[in-house]
Amino acid sequence: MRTEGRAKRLPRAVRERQIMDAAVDVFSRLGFHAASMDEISEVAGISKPMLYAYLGSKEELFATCIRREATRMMEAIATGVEPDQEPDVQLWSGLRAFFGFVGENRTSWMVLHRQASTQGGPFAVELTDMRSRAVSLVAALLTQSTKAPATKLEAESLAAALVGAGESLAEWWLDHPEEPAGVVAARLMNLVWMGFGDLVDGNVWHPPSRR
Amino acid sequence: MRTEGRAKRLPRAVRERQIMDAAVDVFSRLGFHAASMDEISEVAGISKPMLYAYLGSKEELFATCIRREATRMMEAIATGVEPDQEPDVQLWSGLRAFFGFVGENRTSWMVLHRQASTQGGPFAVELTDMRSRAVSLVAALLTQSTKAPATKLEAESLAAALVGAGESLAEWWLDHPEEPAGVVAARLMNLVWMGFGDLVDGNVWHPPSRR
DNA sequence: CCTGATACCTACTCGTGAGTAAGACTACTG
DNA sequence: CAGTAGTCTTACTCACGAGTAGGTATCAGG
Repeated sequence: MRTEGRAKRLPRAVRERQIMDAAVDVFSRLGFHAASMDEISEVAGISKPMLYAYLGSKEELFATCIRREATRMMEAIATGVEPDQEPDVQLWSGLRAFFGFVGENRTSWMVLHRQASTQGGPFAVELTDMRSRAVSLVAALLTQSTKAPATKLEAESLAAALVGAGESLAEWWLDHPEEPAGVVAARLMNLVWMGFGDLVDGNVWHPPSRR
Repeated sequence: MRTEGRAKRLPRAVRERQIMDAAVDVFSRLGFHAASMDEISEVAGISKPMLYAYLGSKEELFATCIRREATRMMEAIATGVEPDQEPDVQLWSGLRAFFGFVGENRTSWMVLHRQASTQGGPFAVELTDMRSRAVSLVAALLTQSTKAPATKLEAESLAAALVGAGESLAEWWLDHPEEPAGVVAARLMNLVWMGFGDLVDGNVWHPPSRR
């Protein structure tokens, strides 16, 4: 497609955004190692030295992508959750927000989770950081429940399990895009709140207001 | 370490095993792209042309690794699960077997799950295949329960969610190796069988016989 | 002790991709 | 219409890794 000769002159801030978008796209499709700076620059519509001038090395660029997308996601969840509600309602709104974000930002989720979790070193750190923020959120929700699990450590583990289940269900969802976000969220909600023991007896959890 | 000049002469079958072990090790540590055939040959204690003579190209080698490890794991689970028992006991034994395998084969699990799931194309196929076998197993377990979830599709989804939770909890476990396998398994068992709704009320699930 | 055959090696080719040098175009500012 | 700051390019260097050519050591049977 290399049809254009010289790119339109644009202010740095705008170019940086374009480059970041292109980088997220390419990293999510090919993975960190298989992605090349040449391809990213081509997708971004500029030449390679611009990449290095603005965003530094390949590793720096990737880390920057991860941080940006992680922040976007945590903000989406934070604004979606409804505090001062019953624990189950809080959990429900959080799950809705999470799956809503993933559904509308599949590429972001890929580069954020699928790629970052497999590249060791500095990248995993960013991910771990975001995950632990999410875990603390859920753990707080659990300990706040009246008859909470005995130890604080126990709550943390359960929260980690739930967050892990969410991550992994989102991962699974990538391969089954036909399901709507609400359905996936409700499924996980039922699983973790009611448990199979209740579900096989026909006891299901319902959101407070049917839409 | 290149101290040895020429390797001890060994029959082909033995060398192939050594090479496979080395490949799983290196792939799990570095990932598919970052792993080099040079390093694999060095770890295996032979020279590069032997790799190509015995196991073909890098892609073939990787695919062979995945297939071997997936088979090993499914066999471990199949022999661990106790059929003709109550659903919860069956699930419990399956979880024990699964986490037992992962705990004793961390590198296998890494190359199998973490690496294969991120390299597109032929590799993901092997993984998907193994996962769907696991899902069918759990789905059968659920539909066999007396008052099972309404539709067959519903059971499949829940099974997928559970398998996903297991995968992801195992993933999480890689970063928290201090926890014993039984504890991790029990935690997931409680989460998915009782649900948070019961757990916050103090209702927990107990294995049939305390050891 | 010759003769395959099989295990094994050193030493290359060759493509690809990260990162850079050196300069050209545009636009504002005096 | 300089001069200078910021945008953007072509055209390299250089390292690393996949895959191979061509040869050497060791064993098994005659």
